[in-house]
Amino acid sequence: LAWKGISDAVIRRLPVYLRVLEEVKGKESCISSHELGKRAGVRPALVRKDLAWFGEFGKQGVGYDVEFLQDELRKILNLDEPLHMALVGVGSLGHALARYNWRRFQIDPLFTIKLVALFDVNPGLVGGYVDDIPIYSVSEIPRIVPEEDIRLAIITVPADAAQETCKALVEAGVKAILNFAPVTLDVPKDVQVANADLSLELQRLAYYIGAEQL
Amino acid sequence: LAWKGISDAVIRRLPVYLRVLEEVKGKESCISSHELGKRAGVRPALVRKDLAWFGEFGKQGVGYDVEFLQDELRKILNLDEPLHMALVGVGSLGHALARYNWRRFQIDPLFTIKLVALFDVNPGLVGGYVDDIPIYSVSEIPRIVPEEDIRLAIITVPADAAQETCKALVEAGVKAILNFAPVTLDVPKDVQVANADLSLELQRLAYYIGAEQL
DNA sequence: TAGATTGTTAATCGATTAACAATC
DNA sequence: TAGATTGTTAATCGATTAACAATC
Repeated sequence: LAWKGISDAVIRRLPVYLRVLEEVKGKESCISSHELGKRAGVRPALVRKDLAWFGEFGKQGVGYDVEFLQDELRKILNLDEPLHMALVGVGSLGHALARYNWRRFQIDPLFTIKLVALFDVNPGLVGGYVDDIPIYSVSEIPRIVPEEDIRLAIITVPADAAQETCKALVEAGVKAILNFAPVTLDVPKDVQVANADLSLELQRLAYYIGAEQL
Repeated sequence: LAWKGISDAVIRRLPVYLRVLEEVKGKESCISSHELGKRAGVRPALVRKDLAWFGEFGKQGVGYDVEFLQDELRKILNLDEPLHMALVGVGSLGHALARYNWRRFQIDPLFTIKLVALFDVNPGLVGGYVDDIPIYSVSEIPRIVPEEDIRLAIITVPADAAQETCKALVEAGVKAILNFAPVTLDVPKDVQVANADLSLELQRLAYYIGAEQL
């Protein structure tokens, strides 16, 4: 499903709400915007405004039904059915992330993002597996991505290979990319990139180690 | 050094400017806010406004001296001298990040964030090394952190150990934390946390794979 | 019913953009 | 000097917060 024109600031908070609902489920059947906000680190008014973009999920005087809201949020985020993902670049970081995500998918029944294919240029790796997941040659991207209905990808290749990797993925049909390479990727407007740039984050944090407190 | 009350939105852009300056250095000795902005993905007026918070670094009619601006930004971000970092949790992700950061420090002379200590609970790992970096027991945090003047830390422990790890680090003197555990850490106001929460990012991206284009 | 909490509107706050005088 | 570009002020834009009528 598709909701247009909703700010990314709103979208970023939805997975946090989802996490809170998962914690609360079983303990409480209903939750108020006050309680949900407190646990998510968001003001109650903002919780209500965020949810109101997508529909009327609450009951006045009562709050939100935990399981119902969880279902609705999962639908909104396309997490109500399995979503296939690829990872390109099986170096030490890629290898670690592959195991991390695979475990998560195995353990948590609500985590529907399934890593189904790994890609690398190294012929020594191609044909092998990480846990259950096969490693293909990057030249196989145009074939495997449509075949496996892969919509989401993680890039963990070196900086100088990131843009071409990105291009191949997008041409094969990938719609969203989590990029660990320290490069700003150039993508069409209908493709979403999230940058997980370790060194930018560390450099930002460095600013605060000197601050004498605001 | 410390500048108070400057928005985090501004601080986040400074490392991006720093990266652009590094790319341009050698090719050009001067850069305009227009060119710097174009490469950083930011409007020129915003580049000028961001820099103006910290001083007058440019020359009218000319632009900014690349090397001078780079030096100034590095001073502002506390990246003008080595900054010691620790990593807690030497699982597969921690191991990969340790290698990643260590390599970066070795290769790039301007990358001053040095990983000097690893910590884990596993007695089988304690006493060992990843590349050059020693692995200590987490019980050693109170001794090693002050001894090595560690100000910055990466947390890659399981979710249920993250808060206590965080507490130990903060009590030992750590001022900024990059947290990979899927937990909201509770810290004093003078400690800065950056969350690198893989599953929240993937869940956010999932929203966009369904969108029909805005 | 009385108390609680929603969804929504209006007010506030903060960040970005546009415009321009100052000046290299 | 003439052209270019800064630093800064005012205008705009967008996101958050406060308030409250509607209603469970």
